[in-house]
Amino acid sequence: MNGDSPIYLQILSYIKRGIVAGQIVDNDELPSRRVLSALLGVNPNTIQKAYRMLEDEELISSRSGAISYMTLDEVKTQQVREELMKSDILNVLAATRQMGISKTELMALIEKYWE
Amino acid sequence: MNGDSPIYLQILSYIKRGIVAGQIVDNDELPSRRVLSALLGVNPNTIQKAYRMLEDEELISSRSGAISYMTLDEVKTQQVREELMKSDILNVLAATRQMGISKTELMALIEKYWE
Amino acid sequence: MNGDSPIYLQILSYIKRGIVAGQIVDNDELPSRRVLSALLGVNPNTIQKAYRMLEDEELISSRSGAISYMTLDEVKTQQVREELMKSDILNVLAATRQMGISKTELMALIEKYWE
Amino acid sequence: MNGDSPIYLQILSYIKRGIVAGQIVDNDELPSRRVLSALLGVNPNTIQKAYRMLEDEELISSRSGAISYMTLDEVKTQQVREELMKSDILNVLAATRQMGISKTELMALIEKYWE
DNA sequence: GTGGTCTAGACCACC
DNA sequence: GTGGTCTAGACCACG
Repeated sequence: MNGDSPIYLQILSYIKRGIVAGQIVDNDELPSRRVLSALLGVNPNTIQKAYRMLEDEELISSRSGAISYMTLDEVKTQQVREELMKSDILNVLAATRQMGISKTELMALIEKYWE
Repeated sequence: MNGDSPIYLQILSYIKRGIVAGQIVDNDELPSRRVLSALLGVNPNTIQKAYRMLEDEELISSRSGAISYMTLDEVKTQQVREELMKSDILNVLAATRQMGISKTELMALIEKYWE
Repeated sequence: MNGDSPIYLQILSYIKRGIVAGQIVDNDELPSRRVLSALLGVNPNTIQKAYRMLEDEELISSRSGAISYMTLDEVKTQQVREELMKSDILNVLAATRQMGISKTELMALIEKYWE
Repeated sequence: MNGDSPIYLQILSYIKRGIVAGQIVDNDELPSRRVLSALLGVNPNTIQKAYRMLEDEELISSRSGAISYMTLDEVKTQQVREELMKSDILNVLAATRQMGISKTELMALIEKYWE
């Protein structure tokens, strides 16, 4: 785990993208803090912070002593999808347009790097 | 100025994108710390940190007094362009592909949000 | 069971106060972990931790099976009594005196809240 | 700093008692996180947590980069006084009564330890 | 210098 | 084993 944005936000995004991709579905168990923290090489508390925010968005449900589960439905999933895509697209658009890159060139770059 | 990444990194990117866009060219004066700070509503110390990193990459040079100048050439500019574009494109590709979005859908989204 | 200090310490105090009060005497059986846990609404592990500390202070002894017995005598009981009372009194004295409350006012407050 | 209750709660109490005692008054500057943390030998974050709670109770006011000030008035001060005294008295009463100590003996103990 | 936030590790209570 | 909380240290942005 690295990058400019806080680790817990990266984890948050990663899980949300998994939801959108359909890799994570309703009632799935989440890996425990310890397991995921060992996997990613970060502190369990950092995982906990990400999980906590997912819980605040009611995408997961946690109880002390018990494992955490996804609590998804169609509506929530679609909301997450919209949120992520819009933010991704706007990011790349802002960046490339400030650099004076045309829509055509951007399309070409996507073609180039896609595979 | 806001967003997830540290402000001084955002400023760094902002200037680099200006270079790529050709808005900033060799020998241009940079706005003084004080002026840019007022412009962006950011603390001068934060501007200072960004300028310091540009200096470390030899993109600017502080001559006499407090004024800094761009020290660009073809090679550096091209390097920056490659660096930024590749990173932007790869970011959005990684994100959308993890979400299971097709190249076609991505193109459509860019069309939608371009204007 | 709640409050600022860890639950197992609260249980420890609770039992010690029972000893001082004479409600608990030498050779008394302690309720089993399971029973006390149900009584207090606390996890058996937490009870276990408190019992373990009583054992370390040699106030109880675990004989055959899961049942523990008090191993008290005059000296131990008196020690516990001194320890608890002194600590309680000093606590309230330190608190009220830092607040600038006079001995007289403190006495009045005790009268007020006693029943 | 030691004791069973969390350090940040101890600091919270300590400051509140200072308010009640009149040692801390409206508009007083608080020691900075670093200063107080060095003084008490705890982490600056622990101080911050206590300060944060005081801010939530609107007893102090903090702004990034600037020193923190007390924002007290008669009403708040009196509320804090009531809150602290009641809790102190009830604590000692619960403890001594569970031990079977009479009101008279409690009074005597207070006399004994007062000086 | 100040306060705010992120990351990290240890401990508590529950299952 | 699980999640929850407290303490700690480093870094960021501000004055």
